[in-house]
Amino acid sequence: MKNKVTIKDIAKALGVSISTVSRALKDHPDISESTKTLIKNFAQEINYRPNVLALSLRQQKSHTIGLIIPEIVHHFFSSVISGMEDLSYREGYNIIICQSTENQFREAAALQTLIDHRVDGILISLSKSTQNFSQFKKAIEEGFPMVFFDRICESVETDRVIMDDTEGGRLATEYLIDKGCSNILHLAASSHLLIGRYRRDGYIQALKDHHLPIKEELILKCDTQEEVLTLQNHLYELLPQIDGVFAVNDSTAIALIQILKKKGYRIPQDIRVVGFGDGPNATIVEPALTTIEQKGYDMGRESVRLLLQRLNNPSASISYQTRVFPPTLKIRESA
Amino acid sequence: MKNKVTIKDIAKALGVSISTVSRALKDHPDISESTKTLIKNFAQEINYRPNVLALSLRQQKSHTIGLIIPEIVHHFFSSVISGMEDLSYREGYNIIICQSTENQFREAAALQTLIDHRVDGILISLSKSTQNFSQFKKAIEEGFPMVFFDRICESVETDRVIMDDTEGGRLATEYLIDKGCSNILHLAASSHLLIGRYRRDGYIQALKDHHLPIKEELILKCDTQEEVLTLQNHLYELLPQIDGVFAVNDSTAIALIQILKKKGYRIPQDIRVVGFGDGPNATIVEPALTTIEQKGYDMGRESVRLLLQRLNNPSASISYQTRVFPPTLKIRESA
DNA sequence: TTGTAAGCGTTATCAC
DNA sequence: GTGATAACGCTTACAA
Repeated sequence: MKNKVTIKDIAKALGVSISTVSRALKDHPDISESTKTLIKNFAQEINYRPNVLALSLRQQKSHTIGLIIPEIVHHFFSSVISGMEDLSYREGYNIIICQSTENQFREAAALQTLIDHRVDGILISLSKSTQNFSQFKKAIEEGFPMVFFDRICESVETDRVIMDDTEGGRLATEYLIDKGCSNILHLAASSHLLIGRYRRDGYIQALKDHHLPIKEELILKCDTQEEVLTLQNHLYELLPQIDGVFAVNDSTAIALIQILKKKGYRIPQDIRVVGFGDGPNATIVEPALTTIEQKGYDMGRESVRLLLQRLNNPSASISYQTRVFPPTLKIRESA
Repeated sequence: MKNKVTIKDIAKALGVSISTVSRALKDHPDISESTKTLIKNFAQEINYRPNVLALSLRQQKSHTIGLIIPEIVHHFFSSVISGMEDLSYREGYNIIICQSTENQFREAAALQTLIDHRVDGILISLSKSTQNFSQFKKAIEEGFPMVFFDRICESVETDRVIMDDTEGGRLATEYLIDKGCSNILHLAASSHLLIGRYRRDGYIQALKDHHLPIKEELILKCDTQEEVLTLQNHLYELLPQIDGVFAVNDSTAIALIQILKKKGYRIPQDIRVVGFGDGPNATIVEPALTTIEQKGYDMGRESVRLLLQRLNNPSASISYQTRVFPPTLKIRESA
């Protein structure tokens, strides 16, 4: 934060008042053309730049958006950020980024920090561990614009950007059934994670639709690569009785494929596998992963769009909106 | 940005002066314990939160760091961001993120925005297209703390965090040579990208060290998955005469492996392939990719560390530092 | 021990 | 047309 030029300096140098400078720089109609050009040229010359901090303080508007995200390194999340950044850049907003690292306390701290920074609004995808939503409710009640994306919370009334996870789960499972699978394992996320529950619901619905039995022992909480390894033995015990797997995300599906192959299972001949996400890994694993496409970049853009819409219409009469992205099944070789 | 409580409100409510409130809240020794507790309790009760904007304006310090990064979606960069965010969070700094999308004009705009926002310092990795560094030089000359990481620029004197790309290239190539390769193709980045040039230099050095001829036609500008596909035919023409490939990054290496396999080449028996980066894809492709490890998370942390060190010692007497991360070869199956 | 007032950089409301 | 001045929320000499 260096010793920058201020309008005060310009005023002094040019022998005019501060307010004249301020007005001239923003083309106020009252100022004569001659003084305008004089001031503007000089400002340009000495490379004047308005102090955004002072502006924000004065205008009660920071033109900054806060983002709380579980883990930046996941491809889905990083593409979401990318989409957010692209649009907000166009619209003259900046993004302050905080990662919760799936920790609810750090998430809470991030929310506080962002509010303290007087961001104009917040974009958030919940951490896996968050169970208490009171702070979010409070912030929203106080009129703080907030958009939840992907990992939302139903008990908090607000704008949302999600995909149809239930339909995604159903689509994936139905595809397996269509391919002849009848004993389908579901590698699921923790059920208090909404997207996890929905994907599982979709799985169950597809089973029901096709009059297949729902077996509790075939729904296994296992949603990371590490967990696949931890549960390896248990998985091996289950495998003989199953002919299809729907995994809650790509990395779990891929980790499974890897241990399946190690055991000599052929995919898709012996076991079919469908993932969820369609990240770059899906086309690298062999066989290439059949999976549900998740449009991170677009969801990021849409989240910002929704937020800005609310910021630009503070009249607040718009009712909360939920944007639902339809899932698409990317059929490849694993199923 | 809601109608929040200010110290003024507290002062009025409690019948004390603004300065007393200000002092009490920061435990100023002059204030009596009784008023302190009175004020603190009340502040807590009505949920007072200081306005960071006002603070920054007053103290000429925003506790905010600006980040300019080419593309968030690349695994290396997202892990860098993750490391940066983790450390700066601990140290009470926030990060404003801007992506240049490999576009030098957007990069220049980002720099300006961040300076306008009075960030305390900037972390930057250059876009591929940047050829003009004058703005960076100017900012640094004006005393703006800046740390370049990964994609640095040698003509700008400043703190740097890089890895030893030359050594990485040498290591990769030498490993191929040790394995018996003598006709090694190098899929290179554009040579005005410093990291690209260094990796190529390492390749050349290894060849020289082992008295192997350097053939210009075996150095091919090809550093993305897309480019591999574009150059597919040319690559197929080259392949019969080569027995090893060193690719400037993992995704290029993997894309190559995929088209090699399609043509029936066996890896590593027919052609050995080494990549650079060691992202998550490296263990998914088959055969698993032998590659140079690049510690994104650590480099991110180190960049922030270097920046904070400078911010905390504004005496500015510390000479510029360059942190060099040594490369490690991760040996897997592709070479 | 507490209060007054100036100032951080800007804009907006008055005057003249 | 242009210039004082107050205000945004806070800190900090300097007074009291």
